[in-house]
Parts: sequence; C-alpha cells; structure tokens
Amino acid sequence: MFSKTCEYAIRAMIFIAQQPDSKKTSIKEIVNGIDCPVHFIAKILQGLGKKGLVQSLKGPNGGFFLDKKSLRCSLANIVRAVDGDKLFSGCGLGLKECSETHPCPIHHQFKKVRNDVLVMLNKAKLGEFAGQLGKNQTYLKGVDFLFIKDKK
Amino acid sequence: MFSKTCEYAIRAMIFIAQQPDSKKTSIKEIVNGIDCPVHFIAKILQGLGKKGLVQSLKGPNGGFFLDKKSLRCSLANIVRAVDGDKLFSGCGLGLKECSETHPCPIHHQFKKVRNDVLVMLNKAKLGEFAGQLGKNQTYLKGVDFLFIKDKK
DNA sequence: AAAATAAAAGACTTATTTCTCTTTTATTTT
DNA sequence: AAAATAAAAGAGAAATAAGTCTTTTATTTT
Repeated sequence: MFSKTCEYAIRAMIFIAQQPDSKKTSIKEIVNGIDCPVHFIAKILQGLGKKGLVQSLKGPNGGFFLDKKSLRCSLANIVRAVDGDKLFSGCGLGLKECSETHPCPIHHQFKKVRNDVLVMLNKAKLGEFAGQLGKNQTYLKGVDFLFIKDKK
Repeated sequence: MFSKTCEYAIRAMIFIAQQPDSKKTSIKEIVNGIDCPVHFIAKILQGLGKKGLVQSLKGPNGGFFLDKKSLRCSLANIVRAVDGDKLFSGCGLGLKECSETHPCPIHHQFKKVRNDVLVMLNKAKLGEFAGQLGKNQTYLKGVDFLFIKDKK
C-alpha cells in the first residue's frame, strides 16, 4: 500500500507526536523507538522538514518536534508528501488515462475503496497520537525477542 | 497499491477473459490489447500458468485462454498469486508483528479498508468481464493519441 | 517430414527503491 | 573559545523490481 519510506515516515512522525509535551526527539531515539535504519530515517525526516511537516533544531538538546500546525497534520498529508497522490487518485490498474469517461474495468469499485483509504488517513491527525506512548496501547515496532531472532 | 507486474497481470487476464467464446489469445494480441512490454507479460502469464490461473497451448492457433475454473477466478486470486497476501493481511505501517494484541496505531482502521479492498477484489470474477470487449464500456489501455505523445 | 507458429525457459540489463557512509553546518555546553 | 552534540547534505552501494534478449520446446499446417 505504502512505500517503505512512507511507512518509516508515518511511524517516525507518530513517534515524535507521542513524546510528552512536544519534547525534542533525536534521530537515535526515533531509531530506537520505531526500529529503522538510522541514516535512512534521517533523510526521510529531512525531506518532511523541508516541506514543513516536521520541525527540527541542531545541536545539543536539538532534535525533531511538531509545532501547532504540524500536530494538526494528517497521515494523508504525510503519504502525499512521501509517495505522491497516486494512491489517492491513480488508476488501480496503472492506466495513465482512467476516468469516468474512460474507465478501466474496476474504476468505480476501486474509486470507492481508494477514497475510503483517503478518508481514513485524513481522519488520523498526528495530534491525536500524542501522549499515548507508554500506555501500552499501540506499538511502532515489533516485539523485541522476535527482532533479535530475525536479525541474528 | 499493486506492483506493476500485478497491474499487467490483471489487465492481461481481463483481456483474455473478454475474448469471444474463450478464443485463444496470443501474446501479440495481448500486448496490443493492453499496451505492455512483450517479454514481460509473457513471463508474467507463464507464472500464472504454472499456478493454474490461466491455460495455454503452444504452436499455431495456440495462445492463452481460461478454462471453466479460471473463469471463476477472482482478481484477489491474481493479486495473491503475483504480490502475495501482504496487501490483504499485512500491517499498514510495515510491522512484522501487528495484531489485535499488538496493534500499530492505525491497526483497526487499516484492517477495515484493507478488508474492503479484499472484498472488492473477491467479488470481481474474471468470468464477469467476458464479452464486454468492444462494447466500449471499459478500457484496458490509455487512449492512443496520448500514447504516441508519451512515447515520442 | 519440413516449415511455421507461439509459448517456455533462462540469462541478462536497466531502473528504482532502499539503505549506508562521510563530511559539513548549526547550536549548545563547558 | 573549544569541545561536544545533533541535524543537513550529498555521494554512493546494495537490493529489488521492471524490462529485454536469445534459445528451446511443443504444436500445427503445408
């Protein structure tokens, strides 16, 4: 559904949103929190920073954080910033030209579920994930013992 | 949503299904009908053939066709054969371990839309696309003049 | 039987995505 | 001011996906 880059982006953004009182979060903490490649997530967040979806500060006590506006940002915004809007408006069968007047065989059905995805991601605002960290309700990485096994 | 391979696979299978009276269809005709790379679609159909989703015969008047069972095959079957079932059962955020007891932050919402996609693709049986070719209702490739422009 | 046709098979190339490494720049602490 | 910290920047390697090319095998027509 999403590219790996996009999956990491969403997980990192939710992780940053979950930090208590918009504390600045370093790449290290993010890597530890969501289990992802260090340099890769750095570059991804750099890109999101350029687009204004996340804020950052260099130096000691620096890191990534979300301002008021970014907290109102939805997962759909992140997906669009990373993967473009192909998922939300592209043809399911990859036709460049697919529309009401030139529909592919699954155009109408696909349009519906495609829109359901968009609605779902539009509803999910970063601010709503705030503070749920540590309450053990949801997870941003697999369970640790499985990881060790996999990586060995 | 789907890999390019999977998009071609679905388009080719629908094209074969649309042929009048389960006529055997050659790679050439398929390439012409859905506008795709010759050798690539040959390999894709070869793979689907091995899994029994499409039938084929070599030699003059040979080609690809669908038997009774294959006509009852759904698009979901094709997607599963080509892309695996990651789309239908995988975590939206790419977690290896994501379940009711260890959910990612969008597990429940994602599960719903993921299932909507599955239901939609399960409903779409190849047999139902039969005979709609040439009636100008749906299309399996872009409009021709756009193609020429793109390819130039 | 020979020629022609069309899929099967497999090696190979190209493009894209994913991920890594090194250096630079900004900021803070000592 | 110097040292330490952490993101920015950019080049490049590795892995995977997408697409190409050539040869082989099966079948049919002549």
